[in-house]
Amino acid sequence: MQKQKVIVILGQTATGKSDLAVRIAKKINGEIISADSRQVYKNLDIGTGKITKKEMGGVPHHLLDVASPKHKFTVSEYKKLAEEKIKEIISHEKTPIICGGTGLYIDAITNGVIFPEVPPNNKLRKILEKKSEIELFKMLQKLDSERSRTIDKNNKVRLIRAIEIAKALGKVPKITQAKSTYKFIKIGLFLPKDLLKKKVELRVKKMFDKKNKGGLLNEIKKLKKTGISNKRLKEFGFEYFEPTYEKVVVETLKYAKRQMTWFKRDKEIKWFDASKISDKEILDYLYIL
RNA sequence: GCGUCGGUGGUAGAGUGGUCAAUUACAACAGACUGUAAAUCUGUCGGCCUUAGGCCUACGAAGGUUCGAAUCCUUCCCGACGCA
Repeated sequence: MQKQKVIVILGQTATGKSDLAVRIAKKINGEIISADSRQVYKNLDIGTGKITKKEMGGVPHHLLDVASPKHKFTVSEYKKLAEEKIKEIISHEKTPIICGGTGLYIDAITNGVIFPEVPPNNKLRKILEKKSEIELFKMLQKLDSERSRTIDKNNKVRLIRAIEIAKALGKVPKITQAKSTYKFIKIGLFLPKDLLKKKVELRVKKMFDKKNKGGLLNEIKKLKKTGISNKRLKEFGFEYFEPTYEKVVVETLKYAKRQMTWFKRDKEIKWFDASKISDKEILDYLYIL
């Protein structure tokens, strides 16, 4: 039996992934599953560049607004939900289109990585955060010497997570991958540097525009009112912590680079220059496969 | 016009006779990823030579002092402030 096709549209931020996904979905009877680590949260709209109802053009979108900003959403939750959605969409005889820029989330689905089921332990994290990298490394060494050998000793976030997993499960399990039952067709969008910069500037300008639902600063104010701490806001990324126009532009461009560093490793991605591409070319490519 | 302070690498800003191609931060470039991912972390960052190392060009400009100058002196140019 032929494997069911799942289309994946990924790439740098501000390259027009969402728009393309909607147009493709209309042509091939698809539904869209977002792959964005922040758009899963309710009330993070302007800063995350979340698609609006109008822009969806009637195409169903999934995995947007599925979590409260107070809750720490994780990849493994994402994977579970996304896999359910894929199944559901296929059972309705439609084509799932995964669309987003969070490389880790995309890989979680398309590479079948199985994550240990250890939810964040905020109490433990709070204690560990006070320790130095060296102390944390020594702790991990005692708990799980194998993991300590490959971990980045300077990366506090990872050290804490590794300790968290090791404490819960005895040790950090070896990463395992399951063969997927789907055939993923990965389409990557990128923009030449100068064009990307222009697009980002435009987008950020809009973010700060008060006519855009009160603007980003208003969105942050509202989040604070619901009890979101500054620390939590920081975790939502640079748009949410003391943002200025200049800072958001620079940080967005840096982020776009990190995205490419991640995506470059995946040789299955077929890349298209978003400034030159026509929908027809992409549809042709999809039919070939 | 007089006086004071200042002009340092893409930017900000240390250094104030040798250990200075110049602390640091930011930007830039490259990369990592056991999963908090728009997060977090690493490397490079004047040019040339394959690394150790070496050579060249550089701290506003031109001269000078000195074995040796980003650092001291002179003149000039530019900026800020004060007095006119």
